[in-house]
Amino acid sequence: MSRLNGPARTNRPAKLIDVARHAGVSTGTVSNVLNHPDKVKEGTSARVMRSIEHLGFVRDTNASSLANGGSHDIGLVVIDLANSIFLDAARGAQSTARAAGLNLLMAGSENDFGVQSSNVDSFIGARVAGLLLAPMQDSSAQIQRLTKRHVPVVLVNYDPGTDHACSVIVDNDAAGYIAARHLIDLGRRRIAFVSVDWDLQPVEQRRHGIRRAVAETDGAVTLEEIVADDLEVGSGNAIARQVAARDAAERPDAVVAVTDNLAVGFIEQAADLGIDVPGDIAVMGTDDNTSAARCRLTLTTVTMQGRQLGAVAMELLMDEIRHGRDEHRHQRVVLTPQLVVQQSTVR
Amino acid sequence: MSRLNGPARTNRPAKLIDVARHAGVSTGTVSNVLNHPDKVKEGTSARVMRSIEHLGFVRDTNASSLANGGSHDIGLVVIDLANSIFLDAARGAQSTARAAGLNLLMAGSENDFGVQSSNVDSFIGARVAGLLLAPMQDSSAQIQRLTKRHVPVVLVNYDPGTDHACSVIVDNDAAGYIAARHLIDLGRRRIAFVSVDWDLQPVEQRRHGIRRAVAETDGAVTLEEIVADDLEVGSGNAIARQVAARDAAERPDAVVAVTDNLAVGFIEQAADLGIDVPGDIAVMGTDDNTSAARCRLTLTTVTMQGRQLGAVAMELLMDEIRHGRDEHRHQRVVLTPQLVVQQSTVR
DNA sequence: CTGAAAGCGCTTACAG
DNA sequence: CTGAAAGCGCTTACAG
Repeated sequence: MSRLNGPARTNRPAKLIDVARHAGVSTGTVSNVLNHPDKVKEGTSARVMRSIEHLGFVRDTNASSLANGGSHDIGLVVIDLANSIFLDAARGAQSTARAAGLNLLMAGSENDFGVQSSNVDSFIGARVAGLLLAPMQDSSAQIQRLTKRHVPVVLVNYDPGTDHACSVIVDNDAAGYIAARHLIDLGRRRIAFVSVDWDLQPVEQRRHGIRRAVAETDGAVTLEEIVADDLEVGSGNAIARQVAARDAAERPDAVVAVTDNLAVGFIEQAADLGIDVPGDIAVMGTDDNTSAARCRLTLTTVTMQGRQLGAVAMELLMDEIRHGRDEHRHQRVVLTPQLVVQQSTVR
Repeated sequence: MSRLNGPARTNRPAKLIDVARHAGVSTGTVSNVLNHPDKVKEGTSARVMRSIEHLGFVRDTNASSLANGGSHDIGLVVIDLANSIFLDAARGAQSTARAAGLNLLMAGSENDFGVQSSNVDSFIGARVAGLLLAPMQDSSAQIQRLTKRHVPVVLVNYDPGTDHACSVIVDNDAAGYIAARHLIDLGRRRIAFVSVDWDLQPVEQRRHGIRRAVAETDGAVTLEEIVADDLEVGSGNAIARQVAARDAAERPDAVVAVTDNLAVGFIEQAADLGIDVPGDIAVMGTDDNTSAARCRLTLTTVTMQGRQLGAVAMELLMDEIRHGRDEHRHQRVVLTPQLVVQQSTVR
């Protein structure tokens, strides 16, 4: 079998021009069957597709993006995947994106603001069509870099406090309110709020909601604030030891921990020190972290609507991409959290 | 202030040539300070850096990858992020990659083999430097597509059964053995293995390990296999109802569920039906899924070394990328799982 | 409906 | 150490 003037069949991946030659058409036509199928006659199109298949051609998206000034990918930058709310949001965004035929690329930031920033830049470098950003702290510098470059961005689970970008958040104030209300309705009168004194938006807002619920009781219920070293199980243990060391009369009869992990830590240690949960102290978390540590009781908490968070954010982003920044109006969508009652507050 | 012949300062993102003009050098030099700093004199380099900073230049990685035939990114395709072993692996891979200065892009596959395949293709299209693939079933077609194109690939948590690629797996046979051994050591004599009859590698292997442990007892211990509809909590509930319906003497005194979610479902339902766990029946999972549903007891399980899985896989991949396919020898790394004893087997 | 040609923004030999 | 020029693999007007 002679191969007169075709290139020797090396192992080199097929390029678009190889497909064109194989199908006996020009590269423009191959590109058209890929990008504008309606511009190509059916027969030609079929022939080209067969060549693509035959040669195992996979288009170089770098060249493609370069040639038409931007990729069709969407980036998702998440501050940390360990917290299940972000993970759920990622999954919600993923399935919404795919349903719309978009490719979602995720980058985790290992809980490091600097890494987050570099992830944002790397997506800028890739000229993504849009970006979903799920931060834990003020990221306006990064948002500015994006908008300057006309990269649509939607904030996930963080209120940017400006109208320069869309955002989808859960009502953390309501989460706090719902939590405190639940304990008050159960007849608890001495609530302790366990959190940290870092400047984290969700913490501030949940605290505010809890205070609001307590204030409504006109002094019938007292609120104590306990500051933990961090948001993890170990700090929950420490707080439990601190509480157990007090006279029984000085102890709270309910604990709202700002994270489920803190709540779990409290419960495990309290049990070991002879405190009955929920008998002596009802305990709950407020972040519905399904990745939280294991616990001897199921934990009452407040759902954070993770999947919906991601799905709605992706929809807002797609709207902005489609309509362009001029016709698009930025929105701020607020989702309402829901109470989940479990064994740690109700026997 | 006159701007004689510079381009009007539009909102257009700065390109490399803008940086070059601003710094008064050629584009080649700018490229060199970015890619080969040693080739550029210190003063020039500093000047260029200042221009980059000043103009907010972010290099177009599409153009960059196109020009030098491949990106520096690494892709990670995970069949599903809901299972914490994959999530942990992703985090392990991420931090190892970053430590080495590599950018890791993740794509989730929503538990859909077709989506997985398209994720692999999209990373091929992006000309990534290498790929980490965490599948649940035979993916040799995808692996072949990758190796044909000289894209290094490392399998995560799946044994490809060939030596065409590196892989990192946990010893699932050992996981099964350890689980059964634990129950036998506790004095249990009638073990039930709850799993599915799908063709999933980890399931087969864990079953094999369990059988091995039981066989070693020379008939002192019996093994019953129970087939669930799927791997989730609801099926665990159903199995518990089925077991509870039997005469007490016909029930197993220990249950190994192939997933933690099945185990949790079993425990919750069994408790509601008056079966004491672990008194009447000791129950455990074997996949250390920290995202598993909440449970009234902490769950005995077998750790799957998720982070290490991802970290080791990334190291193998970097080795293959650095040394090229010729000097690189494919390896198969097997990690050993560990027993975690909790309340669901030991009171 | 199809083809030839210019151009996307970089990088890399190659000369100087 | 630096600059001018070719080329990476596509896409898109533009002519036919």
